Amino acid sequence: MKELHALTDLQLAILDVLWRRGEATASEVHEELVDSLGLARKTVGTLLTRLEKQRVLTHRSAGREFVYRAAVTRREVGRATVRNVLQRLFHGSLPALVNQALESEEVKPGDVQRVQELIAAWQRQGEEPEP
Amino acid sequence: MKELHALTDLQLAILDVLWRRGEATASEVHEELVDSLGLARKTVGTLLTRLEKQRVLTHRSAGREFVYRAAVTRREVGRATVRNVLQRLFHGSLPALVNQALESEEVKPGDVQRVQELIAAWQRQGEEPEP
DNA sequence: GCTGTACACTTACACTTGTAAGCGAGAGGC
DNA sequence: GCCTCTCGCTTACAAGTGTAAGTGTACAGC
Repeated sequence: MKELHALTDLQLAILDVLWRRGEATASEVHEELVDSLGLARKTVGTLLTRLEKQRVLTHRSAGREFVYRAAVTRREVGRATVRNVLQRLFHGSLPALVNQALESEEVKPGDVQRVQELIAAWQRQGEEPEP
Repeated sequence: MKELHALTDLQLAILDVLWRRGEATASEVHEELVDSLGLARKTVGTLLTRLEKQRVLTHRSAGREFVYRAAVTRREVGRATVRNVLQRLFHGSLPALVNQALESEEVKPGDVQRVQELIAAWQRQGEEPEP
């Protein structure tokens, strides 16, 4: 299995389609990506095959089509990726990462609120001694 | 210039040395990486040359050595990377990213505190009208 | 039953990356 | 003044990526 934190943008785009839909044929994936990325149908096929060889996804046959499905979860990839970014770029410092995130994006105010709640929840949960 | 969010682990490791030290010769970079990565001196040289061709770093001559220096800041790379991860993996949702980060690492309690302060500061600053 | 279409499979090709050895030139020691 | 050590520069090569065309095969419509 390829390192989950080293997936390329294109590979992630394909996985994203699969994650959102649960499963999809090559044509469906192509359809979703053609507008934004302008890839040929054949190209999408090649990408799917390669990702399957790397065990990032699987397929089942339905008639003569293949229906693809992600073999890794968004959570797993997210975890590996965040961990990697944290290490490589911020020396493991979560505050540094969050700070960067805050200034990297037009952050919606509601999001900041949500983050605060997350942190609060995490702190409460962390305070409790192990049962 | 190569896309700043698509630097490989190895490339980031080299940049990290340069960021920490300000500038360094090929030998110095090698010295810092050889223990953790076990690369040959020559390999480091190749990497440096390639990164320079991609305008990620520059050098000046000092005697017959080259002294390399990053041409991009940690902040720039961090920004591009975080933005990319946010988009590709979390559909732009900062809370989702933070949540993932919280469960991805053994987060130090002090770090959580710091994050909370950051958020609070960000909120205060956001509230104020432009002076 | 024949034909076109639409699949998956095979092959192609340029570019980047990881990894490093070979070569030629200059600096330092004797 | 010669030898060796150490630089950077050039070359190498396998693997992976982005991009896609060619090929064989099976189903759908006529």
